[in-house]
Amino acid sequence: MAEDKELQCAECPHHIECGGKNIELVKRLADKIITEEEAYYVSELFKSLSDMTRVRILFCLLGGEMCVCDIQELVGVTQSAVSHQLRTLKQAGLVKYRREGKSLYYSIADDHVSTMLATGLEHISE
Amino acid sequence: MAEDKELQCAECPHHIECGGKNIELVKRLADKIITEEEAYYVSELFKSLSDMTRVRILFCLLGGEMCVCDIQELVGVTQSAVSHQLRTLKQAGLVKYRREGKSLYYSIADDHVSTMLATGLEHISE
DNA sequence: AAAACATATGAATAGCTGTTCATATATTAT
DNA sequence: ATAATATATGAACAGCTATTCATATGTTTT
Repeated sequence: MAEDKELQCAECPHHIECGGKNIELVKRLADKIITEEEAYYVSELFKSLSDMTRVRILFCLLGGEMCVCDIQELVGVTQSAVSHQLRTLKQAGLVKYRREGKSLYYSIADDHVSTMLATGLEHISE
Repeated sequence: MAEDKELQCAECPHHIECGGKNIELVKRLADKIITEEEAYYVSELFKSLSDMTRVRILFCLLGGEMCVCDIQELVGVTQSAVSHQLRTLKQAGLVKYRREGKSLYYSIADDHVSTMLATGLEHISE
């Protein structure tokens, strides 16, 4: 990369004069910041929390494990919709399930999930 | 609502035989669960965390406030894209900014944001 | 084995989202 | 005032998403 063009700063090849304010900060952070791969997985995680139906399902499950038809009752959407969304939540590692006879009992996967939901609810309540 | 049809449970008008396992749980939770409005706002909040570019921007800002062109440098996308995403983050209450001369300095709005990002990162790292 | 039940899945579609391009606004320097 | 800089904004388009409908799978009951 070009290092000493006249008016262009070496750190900011895309523009001429800007970027001078926090050059030190930028340099210091550049290699410490989350990787693209991590950012991708984090965004995918939050994407699974970005749908109203899924959020309602998860808040139901905070009350304890329950089967699909109970969730369907509480959330009030079709069986198919619940099932599709549970699949998304399962793939994101947000819920787990166990089988008991004909029913599958879903529950919150771990404490991270509760924490994120609680923090999110706090944030919108202010 | 019908209370004592032959084979149909009163609580679950949509189906005949299911819903019996956690009737108590369902009844107990039905009026305590998050409202539709709350669920909507929570899902909108997480929706603003559901994009890779926005996540990268926020992790940058965890290192301290910075102006748009610094973010642009670190994240490596166009000025327009950064600006559009900052707008989304601002509307969600995830970032704030102050003006200094020609530049706008953005920063993380409050501790909820850091908590959610940290918890999300923990979750994907397991 | 057949029927009923509980849940999952695939396809299709309407609606939403993120980026880009062009341009506008606000601030500072000349 | 004019030019340059820093950022925001609107329109447009390609790609993604959530629901619905129909159907498949797995389990229990008869």
